[in-house]
This record gives sequence, C-alpha cells and structure tokens, in this order.
Amino acid sequence: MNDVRIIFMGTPIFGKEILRCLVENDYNVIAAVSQPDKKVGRKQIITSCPVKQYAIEHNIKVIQPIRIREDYQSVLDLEPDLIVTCAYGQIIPDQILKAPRLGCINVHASLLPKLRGGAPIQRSIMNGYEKTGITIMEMVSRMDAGDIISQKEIAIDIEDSYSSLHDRLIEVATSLLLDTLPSIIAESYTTVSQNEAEVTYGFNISKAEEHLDLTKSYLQVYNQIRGLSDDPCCYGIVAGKKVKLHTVRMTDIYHKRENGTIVFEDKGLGIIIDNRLLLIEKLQLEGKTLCQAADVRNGAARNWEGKVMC
RNA sequence: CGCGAGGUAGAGCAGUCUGGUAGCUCGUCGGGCUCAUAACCCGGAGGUCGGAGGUUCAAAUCCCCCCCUCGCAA
Repeated sequence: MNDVRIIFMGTPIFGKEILRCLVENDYNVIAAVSQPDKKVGRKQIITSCPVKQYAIEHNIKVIQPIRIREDYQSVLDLEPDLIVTCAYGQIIPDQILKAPRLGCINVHASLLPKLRGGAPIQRSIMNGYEKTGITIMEMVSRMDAGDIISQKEIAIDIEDSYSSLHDRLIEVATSLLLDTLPSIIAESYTTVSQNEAEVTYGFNISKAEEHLDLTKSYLQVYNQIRGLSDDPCCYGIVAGKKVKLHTVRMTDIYHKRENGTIVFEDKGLGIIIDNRLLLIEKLQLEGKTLCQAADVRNGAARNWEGKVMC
C-alpha cells in the first residue's frame, strides 16, 4: 500500500491488535519492539508477549531491549519513517522520539488529558466514568502528554467490565488509527494541545487495590470489582481463603447487615455493601477454577451464610 | 528444583488422618400436591473415586511413580 517504514512498539494483546491492524492493512511494518520475554506462571516458562508472537508469525523483525532508555541504537539503525506505539511498557528516550521523519505517535486508551498512564481502561471503570475512548497523539518526553491528533469517544455501559471495555476499545483504536494514519503520512493533520488543568492519571493497578475495599460506597465497590474483571480480579477474604469476585450484579434489595456479610439470595450468593445486596454471579476460590456462585453455594460455600467477607 | 491447594455422578463439595459393599446440595427424569409455580412432597437414573504399580482377606482411604487444574510469588 505504501512504502513508509513503520516500527511498531507494544507488548500486550491491545498492542498486538494494533500491530495486526497495521499489517492487515498493508502498512510496511519493518520491525516490532516489545518488552523482553519473561518467566511466566508456576513453571516459570519463558514466554513471549503477544506482540512478539504475532510478529514472529508474520516474519517481522523483533527487537526486545531490556532498557530502551540505553539500548536504542538498534531502533535508530532501521531508519524508520514513523513509529507507532501502543502499550509498550517503557519510557521511550528522546533519541528515538526525534528520529523518524514523520514522528512518533501513540495510541492511548483514554480521552486525554484524562487518565494518562498504564491502566486507563481499568481506571475509567473504577472511577465510575460514563465515557472513555481512544486518543492518538504525538509523543513527547513526558508520558502521554503530547499534542492530540485524533480522538474518539465511546460510552461505558454500567455493566461493562475491564475485559469487555478492553475488547471494545480495541475496535475503536484500530478504526481510529486507520482513519488517522493517512493524514499523518501526508503530514496534513492538525493537533490540539492537552489542557494541563484537566490532566488526571490512571497509573498501574497495585496489589493492594485488588483487595475488596469495604470502606467505599456500594457503587464504588461495584466499579472496583468490574474494573478489575476478569484479570487480575478483585478479591475478598472469607474464612481465611481468598475469593476472587469475577462477576457481580447490583440489586435494589436491602438488608440491614454488617458490611461484607454474605447472604444466600434465591439460590445464589450475595454480599451486603452499605446495607444493599450485591449479587455474586461468578467467583473463584483459591485452588479452584472459576464457577457459578450458585454452584459454590451447593458445595464449598454451604456454610457461608452470615459470614463476613473482608 | 520457588511456596501452596486440589482432581470423587452433569455442577459444586463431604468422605481420606482412625482401610471394610460411595454420601450431601443442586441439576436431570418420572409421579404427586396446587388456580399456579423456579415452591413443597415422593421416587428413579447417573460414579471402574485423574492414571499406572504396590501393600492387604479388603484401598477413594496406606506406599511409590506419572498426568492435569488452580491460588501465591515472580
């Protein structure tokens, strides 16, 4: 389609889908840069990230600097005309940012200047936002602070989870990228600078934030759970065991009980937050696989009535 | 050799320590009650207890090897 030399930089599935979008639309991707392979799982198997796997399957050169801040020469040597990044995972040094003739652009999953950082999708739900979107911007030294080239907004449904929103945003990101790329290559686009007064951040989720927070309101707890589902998942502790809450549903049923109390509702399980019932649909006990709350109640949770999750 | 939990009917579990004809809740099938029901009552079907070997009169249960799943840590 064209001979602009593009280097893609990204790591997880979201990045892989952007790379796929470029490849399947005949853009000339000369290399993919991703985070180094890591040991993964109980068996510590060395595993390639999704971007690398896709690149290998399509005979695209892969570069995996341990620290791109120092090890950037191999990227420069390829003399890219344009660099497209999406969820790469490292700060990209100025030496690279200033190198390509057409610049470096980033695909970011939020409506910048809202939610700069590594976990914008989860944070948009956890913060209770009703809309989010994709922003394509010019890259600058400061993370996610560059001028905006294009942006597309979508609504967040009250039942969206991190994974459902993630998948939907991929669709938005790829279509927006395809709409935007021609003007970038033609150098015929305009930009809007970010309003620094409206900047918020969506940093990576810490381990502590995965723990159910009963000090928050009913809606905030609901948002915490769906914002982390189904990976890594919000968890609570019942009888000393970790319980991952995969899918929950809000209700208009009220019980005056201690916060975190587990109740049997119909044939399933519920948890009381602010005296209001939050219905648990799918959960996972440590050592067990994901399953329906009703099933767990028939077995492992048969004595849970009245116990308090914390 | 990172730590740990577990694999028993379609599902979720108990039973394993202290070997002795496999049990609970749900689902399913049939029947009953009811104006009616996802409610209730009665009855049935469904498991070579992850796999191989060993000990024993007898193994889900004890010993040994293997396979698989999941939680934590990275």
